[in-house]
Amino acid sequence: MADIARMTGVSISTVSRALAGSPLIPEATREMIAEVARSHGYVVNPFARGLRMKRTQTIGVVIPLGHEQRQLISDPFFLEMLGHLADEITLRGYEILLSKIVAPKPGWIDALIQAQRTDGLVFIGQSDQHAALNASAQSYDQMVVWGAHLPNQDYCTVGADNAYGGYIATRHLIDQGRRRIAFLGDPSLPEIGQRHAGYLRACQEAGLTLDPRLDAPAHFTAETAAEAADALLASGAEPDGLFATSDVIAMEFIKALGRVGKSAPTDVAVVGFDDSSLAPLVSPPLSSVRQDLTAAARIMIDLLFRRIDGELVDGVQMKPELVVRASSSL
Amino acid sequence: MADIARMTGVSISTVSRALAGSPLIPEATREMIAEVARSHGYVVNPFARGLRMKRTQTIGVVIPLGHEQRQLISDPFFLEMLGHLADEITLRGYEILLSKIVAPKPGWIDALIQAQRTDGLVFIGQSDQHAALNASAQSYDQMVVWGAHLPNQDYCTVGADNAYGGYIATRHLIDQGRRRIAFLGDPSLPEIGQRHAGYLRACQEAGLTLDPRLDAPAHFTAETAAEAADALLASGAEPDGLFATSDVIAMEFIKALGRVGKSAPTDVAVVGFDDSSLAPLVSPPLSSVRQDLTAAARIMIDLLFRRIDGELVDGVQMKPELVVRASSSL
DNA sequence: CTGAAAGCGCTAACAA
DNA sequence: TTGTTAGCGCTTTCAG
Repeated sequence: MADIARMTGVSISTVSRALAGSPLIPEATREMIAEVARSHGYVVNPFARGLRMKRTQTIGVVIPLGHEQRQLISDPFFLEMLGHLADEITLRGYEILLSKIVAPKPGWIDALIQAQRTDGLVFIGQSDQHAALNASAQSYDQMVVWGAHLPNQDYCTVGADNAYGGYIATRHLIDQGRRRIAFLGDPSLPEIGQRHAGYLRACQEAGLTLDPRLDAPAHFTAETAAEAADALLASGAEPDGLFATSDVIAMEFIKALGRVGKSAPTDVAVVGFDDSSLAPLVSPPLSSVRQDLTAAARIMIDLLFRRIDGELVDGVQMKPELVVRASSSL
Repeated sequence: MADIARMTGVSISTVSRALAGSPLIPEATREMIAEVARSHGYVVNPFARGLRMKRTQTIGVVIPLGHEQRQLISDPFFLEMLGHLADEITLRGYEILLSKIVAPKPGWIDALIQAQRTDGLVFIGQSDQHAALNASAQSYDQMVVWGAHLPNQDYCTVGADNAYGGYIATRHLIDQGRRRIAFLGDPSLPEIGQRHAGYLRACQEAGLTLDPRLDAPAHFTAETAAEAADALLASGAEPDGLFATSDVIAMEFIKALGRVGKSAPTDVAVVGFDDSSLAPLVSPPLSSVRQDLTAAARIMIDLLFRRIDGELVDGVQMKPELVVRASSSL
C-alpha cells in the first residue's frame, strides 16, 4: 500500500480510503488510485485489515467428529451440507474457513473463537459436543449449529424435527403391515436419539412389543454400518422392517440382506434418512426421510449473519417429509 | 498476550517465546506461562502472528467453476476430492480456506495470491482457466492443480491419465461388441478433451466410422446432462454403447434410456468416469473408470508442501483403471 | 535468559 | 479533501 501511495503521489491514508471506497475521496482520485493498484496486481492484505478492524469477512464451517473413530468425512450428508453452506457464504462475499475436528479437546470451541480468524461459526452437527457448545454459547453469540434442539440449550440450532421424522418413517413401515421393525443408528447422538424416540412412539402407538435385539447401534461409516447390519441379521431378531438413521446405513443393510439371501422390500421393508442424492438411484430405490439441505443451509447462514449483526435470533426446526420408494413398499 | 504477561509478571516477549516453544525459555517458566494462558482460554491471534511471520498455516482450496452456468457444487467428484484434501491438510496441522470461484475475473488467481491469506493453493480442476493458471505460475510456485497435464504447462498438475482412461473405457465397449459408441461430455475442458482423444483413438483402432451425432456435448450438472442425454437419444444416432465423462452423466443417460423405453446394458452399454461411491449402488451397477482420490489428495498435498519448502517438484500422472459392472456387460 | 523497541500492513481519529 | 500519527497483537533483533 505504501508502494501504491508513492506511485500515485498521495498518502497511504488516501490510498486506504480510496480502495475502501470512502466517500471522502473524489471519484477521479479514487479511479486513478484503483487503476494503479489494479495494474500492479495490488490487493489489500486482509490480515492487516482484520487485525485493525477486528472483522475478518470469514465464516468458520466446523465439522465436529467426536463420535466417529475414523477421521475421514465419509457420509455424503456432511459433504452435501458443506457444499450448500459454501454456496450461501460465498454468495454473501465471505470467505470460508473449514475445520474438521477429529478429537475434540476441552476448550476447543473457545480456542476457535479466541483465535479470531472468523466472524462467526457454523457447526455441521452436534456430534457428542452438546455440553461444550452450550458452554461456549454463554459468552459467544455468533454461532449456529445444525442438529437437534435439546432442552436447556443455549445455542442456536437449525435442524429437522427428528422425532417426527423417526415417527413417520416407522409409522409408514407399520402401515405396510410390518410388525418387527428394527432401528439402526447411534442414539447417543442428539439427532439420532430423537429419531429413536419417534420410532419408539410409533411402535408403542401400534401396540408392537419391542424385541431389544431389534434396537441396534450403528455408526455413520459404511464399514461399521455393514458390521452392524450383519450383526442385526445374525442376532435372530428377524426384522421385517427397518428404520435406518442414514441412507448409507440403509444401503449397507440392504447389501447385508443380500449376503444372507434375502432382499428388500420382500423380506424387510427399509426406510433411510436424509434422502441424499443417491437414494433414488440405488436398487431398489430407497425410501427416505427428506431434509431439505438447500433451505437448511440458507436458513443457517441467514440466522448467523443476523446474529453477527447483533440480532439474537432463535433457531428453526424444519418439518422433514417421507419420500416413499420401492425399498419399503411391495 | 499483554494480559498474560501482566498476570505472569514477565514481559510480552517472554510470553511470546514461551508460547512458541522457544528453547531460550526454561522448561519451568514455559510451563507456568502455558498454564496461565490455558486457564484463561488465551490463544495466539493468528492474524497478528501471520502479519509478522508472513506465514499463515493455511492452505487455500480453490474450486474454479468457470465452465459451469450454475453456481452450485453439484458433482460428487468435487465434494469427495474436497473431503480427502481436507483430511490431508488437517493431518498436517494446517487450516483450510475454501474458495469457490464462480465467474473468474482476469487476475483472480493473482488476487488470491496477493491477499496472502494462504501459504499455498490447491485447485480442484482446471475448469477453463489454463491460461490464467499458467500466467500465475510464472511468479508463484506454491500451487498444485488437479487436472490434465497440458503441453507448455508451467504449473504443477496431478491427475489421471485421461487419454488412457478414455481409451480403456471405449475399448471395453468395443470388446463387448458395440459398434456405435457415443461420447457424452464437454471436450473444451482439458481433462475431458483428453478423455475424448482416448475415445477417438480406440474407435479408430477398431475401424469404426464415427457418426458425428454420437459425439455429444454435456455439462456436469444433473439437469444439463439429462437434457444432453435426451438430445442424444432423439438425434437418430442410435448408439449401442456410451462413454460418459462422469458418473452423474452416465446415470442421467441411463435414466433417459428408461424414458424412451430402453435400458442398459441391453440396448446401450454404459461406462462412466470417477467410480464415485454411488457407481456400485445404482441400478444397474455402473461400470466406471476409477481414479483413486484418496491417493490423489495425498499426493497433491505432499507435492504442495514440498513446493512450499522450496522444492520445485513436478506433477504426477496416475493410471486410472476400469471397473466393470453390469451397466456395460450382458 | 529476559526486556525494550521496532515494525508487519492496515485503518481511523485528529489536524490541517 | 488530505496527511500525520497512533495503534491492532504479534515476533524478533538487539542490548542487557
